[in-house]
Amino acid sequence: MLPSSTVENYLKAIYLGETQLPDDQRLLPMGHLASALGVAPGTATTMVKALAESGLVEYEPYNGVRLSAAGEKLAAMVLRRHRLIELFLVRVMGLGWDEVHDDAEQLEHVVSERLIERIDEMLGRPAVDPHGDPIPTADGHVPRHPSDTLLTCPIHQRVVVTRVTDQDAAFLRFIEQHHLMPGETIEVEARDEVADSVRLLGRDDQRITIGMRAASKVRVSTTGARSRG
Amino acid sequence: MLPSSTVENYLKAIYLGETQLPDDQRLLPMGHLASALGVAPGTATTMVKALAESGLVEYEPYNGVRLSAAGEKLAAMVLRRHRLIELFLVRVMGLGWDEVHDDAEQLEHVVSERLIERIDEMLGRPAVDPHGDPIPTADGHVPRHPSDTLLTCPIHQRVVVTRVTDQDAAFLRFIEQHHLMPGETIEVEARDEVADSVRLLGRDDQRITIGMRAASKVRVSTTGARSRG
DNA sequence: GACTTAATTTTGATTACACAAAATTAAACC
DNA sequence: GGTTTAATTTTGTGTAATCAAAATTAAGTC
Repeated sequence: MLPSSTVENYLKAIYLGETQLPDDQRLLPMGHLASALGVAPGTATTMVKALAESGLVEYEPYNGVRLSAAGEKLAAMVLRRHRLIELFLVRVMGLGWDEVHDDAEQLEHVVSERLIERIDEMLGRPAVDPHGDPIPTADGHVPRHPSDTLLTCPIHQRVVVTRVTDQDAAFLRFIEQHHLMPGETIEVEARDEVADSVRLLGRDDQRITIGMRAASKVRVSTTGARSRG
Repeated sequence: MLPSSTVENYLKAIYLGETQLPDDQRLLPMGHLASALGVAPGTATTMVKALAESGLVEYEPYNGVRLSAAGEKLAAMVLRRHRLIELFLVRVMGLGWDEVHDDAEQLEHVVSERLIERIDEMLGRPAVDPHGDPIPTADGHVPRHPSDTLLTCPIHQRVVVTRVTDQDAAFLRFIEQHHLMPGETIEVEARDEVADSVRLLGRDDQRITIGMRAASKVRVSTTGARSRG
């Protein structure tokens, strides 16, 4: 039986929840899952037990849930569809990167394999979506390269933005407006723990200070950044 | 409250069912509706009563159902989305006209108003889909021009195919292969009631004989057809 | 007008998903 | 170790959509 939209959403949420958990002890608490999905805790419990029955997750009562191999494969396919669709909507349909998430959220559950293949081909088998999130391949492999955030990267050194890990439209517009989108070269000038802030030197030597919570959502790479001319 | 996919499918089925009913006494029997949707008769009854509650249809027990003004508007919007998507998949995504129906059937329930508007614009506000079916406008108006079929059009006279009213992939491929797609100019050479057949003269003077049931699915226009050179 | 037939409606269950609120468990504290 | 607290699970309900099968209605026949 093919998975319902609801099942796909649970698997996706578990996958995404796991990834932002401290490494390799990835067991997602039910509360996290429930609030990520916007459902009552009891609902998540019931559903997860059903998913465990179907072999898509491993469930440890009172501890949490993790994806099985089968569940991870399925989650990767949902994410693949989601991210290909987002990129398609931006590149081909000309929508803004801040306004494609909700459409993709719906479309990911109904596009056929044929159509997704067509989109993938049309986009030239892209590796990342407009936010820099990696696009799983058709065989379920997700390219993983560990990266810094603006909180962890070296200071006084040019870095390239690789990924913006927040789908909030207002935040994305802010990022776009200040030239912090994937591909941009920037530099961390200073971090102030007490002020909870990070000062950045961006394009055209524009300076901007953002909060640490925001900074943690911008991932960067130290390689490939040209030193300043 | 916005209508579920199921509700949209019921309204669409009622709309389509009504149109192929003898004019103006359009009251769709429950049995027709149930089999069009592939559900048990009782299911259709229950659902239609609920639709009547919401004011989307008028329901006459034991007689049938028809759309209310509100229901017709909604059905037109579903059809608009469906047909724009079909045309988009053919023109932009390069899929065959015989393989887009199922995708459109799913996508029609989830595409946002914004995305549909984008598609409509991108296609140049088209009037018909790949099968020649009229695309309702954004305000709910459905352009209706009465037309003949290959069963009713004048004989020995050039006509232009305007519409193919069957979504079956095999049938569509047959139509394509024999150059009977919308836009083609053809001519009815003979009809034989007893043999249940219609003989056509097509492109390059190719002759082909098809059954009356198939002929009834090909709609044509007598205007705009050039006389033979 | 009674009888048969075909279509339709009603009835009783089922599945998937959700919530609220009560009950339980695990962890944390003194 | 007993007690509070927070997270989790259970329990009882509700809604949307479906089916199968029984009951009913409308229509046609003799």
